[in-house]
Amino acid sequence: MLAWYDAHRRHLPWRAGPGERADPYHVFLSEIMLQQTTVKAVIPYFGAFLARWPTVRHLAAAPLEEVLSQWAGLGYYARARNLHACAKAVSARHAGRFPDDEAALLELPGIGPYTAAAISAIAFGRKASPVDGNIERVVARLFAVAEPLPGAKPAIRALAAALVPDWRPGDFAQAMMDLGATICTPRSPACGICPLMDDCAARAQGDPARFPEKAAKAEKPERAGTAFLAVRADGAVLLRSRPEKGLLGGMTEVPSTPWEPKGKAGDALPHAPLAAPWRPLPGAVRHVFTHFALELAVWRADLPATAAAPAGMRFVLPRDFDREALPSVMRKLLAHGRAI
DNA sequence: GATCCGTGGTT
DNA sequence: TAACCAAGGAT
Repeated sequence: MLAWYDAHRRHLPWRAGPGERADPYHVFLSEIMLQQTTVKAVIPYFGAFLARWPTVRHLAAAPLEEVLSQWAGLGYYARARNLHACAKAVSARHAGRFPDDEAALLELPGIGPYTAAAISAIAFGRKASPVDGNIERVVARLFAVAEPLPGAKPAIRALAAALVPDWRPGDFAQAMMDLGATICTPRSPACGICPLMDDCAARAQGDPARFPEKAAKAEKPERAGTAFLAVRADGAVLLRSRPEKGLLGGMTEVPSTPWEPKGKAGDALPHAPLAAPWRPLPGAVRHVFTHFALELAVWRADLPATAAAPAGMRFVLPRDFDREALPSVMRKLLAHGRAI
């Protein structure tokens, strides 16, 4: 496994060269960003964060709003809040140095079992067994685990932990993840060039892609709402901040009705942020979240440049949008209303 | 244990 | 194209 890794090592911005040990802050930052997120999406964000905040102390000293706006577009925004909280905790409780053992890492916000094990192994060379979706799949195939996920998780974790070598545990973890990302892929795995082909029970059975088995999942409900796009004569758009917790917590939004299950929505106008000649725009904005799909109708009103923002809201010029924590659904909405 | 939390790419 | 998926964590 390690020989294969050394021969096929991928260069990633947060990965140390052969024989070198990665910077714990770099490992931390990349591991948080990589949670449920592809390498391709993370790379530009990782570079931007590191350029803006070169050390964990710089990140800890940054205002939360700046961290959120820098994170905008990457998704799962609670990660950005926890990233910032974690940087502050490391600076305050650990003198700006990440702890090297899993138990201490687990105490930090945003760091769960996977990330604690990953940082411990990759940044500090400690024997730990991070199990992500890749390793879960590789191990399920290697041992042809018949039990479906998520019930099989404990068994898979135990099997994975038993494989970890005393020597280079961090490289072993990265090797298993690379294997899952490039060879032992979810569909049509390239078993013919796999370094584990001779040991793989799933391959021996003839249908490796069948693993891991998964329980049936519930279908995605539909929600709908109406967004109110108030545009001033100078181009400024009426925006507000969402509540700190929950969906898109703390992010910037265009005022709208509540997002109700489709068919249960009442009149939209009573939810308008201000009195204005609202007119519906043609079409709608559709956006799919993890656990529901959203369809937003858009009503627009054009206001004089002197219009004042209601309490708790603000008019923002398009050239200042980059300083706002605008999630993708809101950028989509602004584009639909020709406000960008 | 189940649910909530984004987004973009692939098939 | 609709479904699936990606280096998970918090509650």
